[in-house]
Amino acid sequence: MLLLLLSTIISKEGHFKLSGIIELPYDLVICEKPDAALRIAQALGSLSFKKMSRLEKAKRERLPPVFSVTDRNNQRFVVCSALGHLYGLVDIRGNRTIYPVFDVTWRPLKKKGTHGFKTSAKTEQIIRSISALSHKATRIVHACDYDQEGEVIGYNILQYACDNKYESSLRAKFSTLTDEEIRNSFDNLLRPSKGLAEAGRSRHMIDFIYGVNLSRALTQSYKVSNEGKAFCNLSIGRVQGPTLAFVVEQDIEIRNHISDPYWTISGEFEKNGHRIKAHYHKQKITTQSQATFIVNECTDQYGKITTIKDEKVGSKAPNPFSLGDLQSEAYRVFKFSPSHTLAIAEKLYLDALISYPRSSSQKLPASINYKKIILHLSSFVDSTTGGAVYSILASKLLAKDHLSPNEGRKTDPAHPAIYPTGEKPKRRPQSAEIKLLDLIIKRFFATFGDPAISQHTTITILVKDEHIFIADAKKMIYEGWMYFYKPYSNGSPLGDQTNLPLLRNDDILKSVAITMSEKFTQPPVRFNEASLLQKMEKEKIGTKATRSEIISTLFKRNYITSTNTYSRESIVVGGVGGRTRSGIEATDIGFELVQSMHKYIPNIVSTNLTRSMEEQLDNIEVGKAKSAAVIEAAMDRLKEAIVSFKEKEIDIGRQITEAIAITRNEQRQRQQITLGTCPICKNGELRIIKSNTTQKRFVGCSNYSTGTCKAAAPLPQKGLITKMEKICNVCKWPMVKSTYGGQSKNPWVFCVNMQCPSKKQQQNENI
DNA sequence: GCAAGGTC
Repeated sequence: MLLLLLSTIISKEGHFKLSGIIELPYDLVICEKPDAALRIAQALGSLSFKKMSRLEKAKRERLPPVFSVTDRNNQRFVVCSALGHLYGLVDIRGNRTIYPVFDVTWRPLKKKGTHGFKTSAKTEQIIRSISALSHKATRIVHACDYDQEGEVIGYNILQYACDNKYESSLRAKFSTLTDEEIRNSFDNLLRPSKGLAEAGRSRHMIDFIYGVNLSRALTQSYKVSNEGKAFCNLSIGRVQGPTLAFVVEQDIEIRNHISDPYWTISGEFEKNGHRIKAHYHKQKITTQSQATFIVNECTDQYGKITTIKDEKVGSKAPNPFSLGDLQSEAYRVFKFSPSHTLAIAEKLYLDALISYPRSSSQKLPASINYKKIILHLSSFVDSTTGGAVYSILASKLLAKDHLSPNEGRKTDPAHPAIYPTGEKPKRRPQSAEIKLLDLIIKRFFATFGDPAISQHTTITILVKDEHIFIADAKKMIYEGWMYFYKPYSNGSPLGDQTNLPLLRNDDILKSVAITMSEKFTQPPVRFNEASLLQKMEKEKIGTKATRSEIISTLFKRNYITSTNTYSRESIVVGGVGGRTRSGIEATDIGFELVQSMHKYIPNIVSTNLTRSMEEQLDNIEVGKAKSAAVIEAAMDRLKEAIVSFKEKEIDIGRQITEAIAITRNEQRQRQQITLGTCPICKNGELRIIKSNTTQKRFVGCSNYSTGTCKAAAPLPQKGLITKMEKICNVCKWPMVKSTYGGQSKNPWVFCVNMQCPSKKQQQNENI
């Protein structure tokens, strides 16, 4: 079998300089991404080491590679790749102040939003190269991911770059990119599914119609009511809307929560010098008098053991990571925000340390070769200590008779769950990357582990024939998978104690302390970024790849904010991405937007829009509905809403203006991070303030505005400033820590006072 | 400087 990586040098005219071999007949295979193209080429043919090195070159140039392979039936394939969507919807007029717009059309994507890796020129280049290859192809195989978006990506390329070849193309259908599935799909090529492509393209249209138009309406209303003198970028969409509404609704619930008191009762019993802790069988007692009554009844009494239950409880190994699982776990153990986790995972993926991270699968096919990966991991060496990091864990796993991961139910059309590849890092990873990689490796190990087993003992103590107390104990008796997942194992929550002394039925215990404590019912717990993402997953809005981005957008637009800019131990100022704070609350802007949208077009802040859209898309897919009719209906609904919105435009804009003013003011206050009492005037507070004029941060006294204290100090403008909970013992000014770039291991700790004698001393010493 | 959805 022959595999040849074609030179991907493309001349300015877009023609390939192909080696002579390309003159032979071939089928063109169009893939969604380079990674898939590589796998497909490998599955059809085979990849020699030499050609792999040429692939690296294509990677460096950031262009998708092109492979030529001959399969086992002597059929030649040229495998090429897109880079996700190459075409997107654009507003023909391109004037953002005009709405509603419906004149939209598919065009080569101008430029990629966030990371800037896909420039307009590059998109055009890829399109030209695929176009050139398609002209000479005998047949064209559409081999993008077998899902709705994949169908659209391939459809657009085949229609726009390959002269309307969609209908005549063939479709490869695979559910994961394993050799077997790929070969099987090429042995059984299907007709393309026009319905699916139509459904997907309609999805793009509907999202554009609602999202772009309503965002423009909001932005304009603000501008108009400020007579064109102010601008604020406002947005809303099918996913942003309901996600924001989740936060707003919860805020309202929290605001309206009325705390009710209740009482809990705990008891301590004694037998032969052993103390046994127990709790009253009713966990909540609603009146104080009843609680007092029980305490009085049971104090200095004897209780009899009526039942003893002993059971072994197993907890199965965790599932392999889907992206969502990884994001919530990284939040739980490291407090990484979901978008930060995705960003790190992408780096690890691009360094070939882990598999494709944007996967919703919880399955790991055996074809990835568990044993080989574990073997490779066992030789990982800690760069500072030189010790093997995973060798003990790996050898324990390798000693098992057979390896089979505890797979979860979720699947993905193109990828397995996230797993470590076993490749060694080629550069020194940053600390966050090391953390996430360690989590992924240990999770991978843990999925092969046995169930963990703990012993649960529950005894029932009856006092005065009426009052029941429960004493329970939990004890781990077999670690199983938890051994591999340390230090991330949750452990099983303990009972009242880890051990109960040997007790028997009918034993009599003396009650030595019966106490009650007053508690209050709590309002719902606020969302954090991880739980908000889980809520989106549960409500089935957004996708694995976009959810965290959409949450970030809500932050960026100042619709939502963290209730606490402080982490528990320290105050963190000016950090980028990274750690998230404790809870999320809606700002006034967020409230205002949900309220006005609720009035004019309630669908946009409800998951119903997604639900009904999906239903209609399903109908389009199977031919029960026409795409044009569905889109027209969406336009009609939007037009209606826009008419009533425009009538009230000034009013809405005013309300938003007010909300923006309040939110900005609150933010300004929030940005002033306190560092403790001012050492100069002794009654003001030193705070980290961002200057409104220079945008620079500095330390200033709160009495500055009253003119009574001029204490101030400059700060480094880059990196994280973290408050230390101590003051300088020379000058009594607060100490802070500055962390910049990858230097998290060697932060700079200093007192903020520039005039501090300790600094003079240091300077003198240096001289 | 607008959506949501792909991708490096």
